[in-house]
Amino acid sequence: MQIKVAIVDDDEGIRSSLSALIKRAKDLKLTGEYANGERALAEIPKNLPDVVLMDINLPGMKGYDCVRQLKTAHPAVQFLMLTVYEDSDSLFNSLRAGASGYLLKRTASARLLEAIKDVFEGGAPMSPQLARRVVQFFSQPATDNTSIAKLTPAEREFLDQLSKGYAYKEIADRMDISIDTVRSYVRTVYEKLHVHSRTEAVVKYLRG
Amino acid sequence: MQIKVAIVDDDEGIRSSLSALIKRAKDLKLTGEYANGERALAEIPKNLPDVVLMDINLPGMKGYDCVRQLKTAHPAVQFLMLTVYEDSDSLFNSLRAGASGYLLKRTASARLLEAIKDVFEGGAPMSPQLARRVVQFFSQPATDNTSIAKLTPAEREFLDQLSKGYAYKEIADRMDISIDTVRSYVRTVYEKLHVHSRTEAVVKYLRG
DNA sequence: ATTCCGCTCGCATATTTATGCGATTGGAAA
DNA sequence: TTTCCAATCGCATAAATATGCGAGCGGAAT
Repeated sequence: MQIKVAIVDDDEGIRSSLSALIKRAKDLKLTGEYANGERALAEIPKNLPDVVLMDINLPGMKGYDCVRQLKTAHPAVQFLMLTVYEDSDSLFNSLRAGASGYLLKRTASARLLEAIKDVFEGGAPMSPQLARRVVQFFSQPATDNTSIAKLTPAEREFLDQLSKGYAYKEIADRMDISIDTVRSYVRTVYEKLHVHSRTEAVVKYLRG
Repeated sequence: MQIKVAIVDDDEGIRSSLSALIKRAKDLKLTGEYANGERALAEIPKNLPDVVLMDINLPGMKGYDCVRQLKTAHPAVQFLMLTVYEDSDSLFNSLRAGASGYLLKRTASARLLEAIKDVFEGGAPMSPQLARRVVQFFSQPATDNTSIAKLTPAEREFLDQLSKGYAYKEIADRMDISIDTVRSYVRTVYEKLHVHSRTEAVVKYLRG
């Protein structure tokens, strides 16, 4: 089965080289190419592709705004952003909008074809520099300041379970300890965090 | 120049097959292998590698807790997590701890060698399923937020108080209503959020 | 070797939370 | 105008949580 692909890019040259690339690939099928977001919004619903190659820097609406609207109406369609820019804002705006992949335009043709298959199969292809930026988003600024750092491994594990909403009995089962040991952890953890209720502990844990 | 690699895994078999793989690669050099997080914490600083292959499910401390400590002390070292588990918690805990890549253990050898070079060069290699999970993390506001949006103003105010850790009685005082009205809000809010405990409600509120 | 600490478990009890089944009022929508 | 619903309150009870006062064991540190 062929993967249906659509292209949204205002640059005629890029559009034609992309469409040529897709037409050459026997397991891909081009369903349409659009020069701007407005056209894409109007035309794509009439002939739904599996994957959309979307330029970020379109005249008029931004590529990610176009993605946001299309993705809401057609959640099954996958969006692969193509851009010359490496800036974080475009990246995170696109991800928030529902894009699944993000490649720089200088990506090699072979890699691009691979990426189209990746997104279609549920992956999230991304240029290495951009992937690292996403990963760094999560890494907290090495400040191990909080009182949570003073917890023992078992206590931290317990606190994590607490934050999931499990009852003491369930936590006991999951950690394979008795409910009285759970109660014991409640005491030591609350004391170390200076709290007196589950909610306070969980908030402190989730917020640092 | 060779990339210096260390291995942390409690499974002897996996350790030996990984070390054999690394020894065979001429542009990689094995600097050490450790059976648990505690050993890794003690030994790795004595002979710093460029990249550490870290198992998540270690006896004793979790792999990501080990990463957190080592990364804090040695920010230049890159960590590549290897695990059999695909669960989100391990993934996000690892990323928060400072890991740069995350692969499933069933990853092909060739792909693993490639990934080691990727992290060393500033990339963030990740199994497709996991990459997608990271990407999806960003595109939640459009989906999950709906339940909280359905709350009435008074209910939202109440939920905010709940998340601050106040007891029902305290919330009643602050909102100048009776404790039974508070209980009433508990019911309606829990129903709208589809939860059955304070902790679940608060987590949903803070993460919305 | 002795002390400290992390981990484990038990019993008892006070307080808080969760939930069921109600009611009244005033304002907005039908 | 009748219906709906947010907001308020009440009583009752089961379940969960918070906390006090213990204990034993094994490993690490001094």
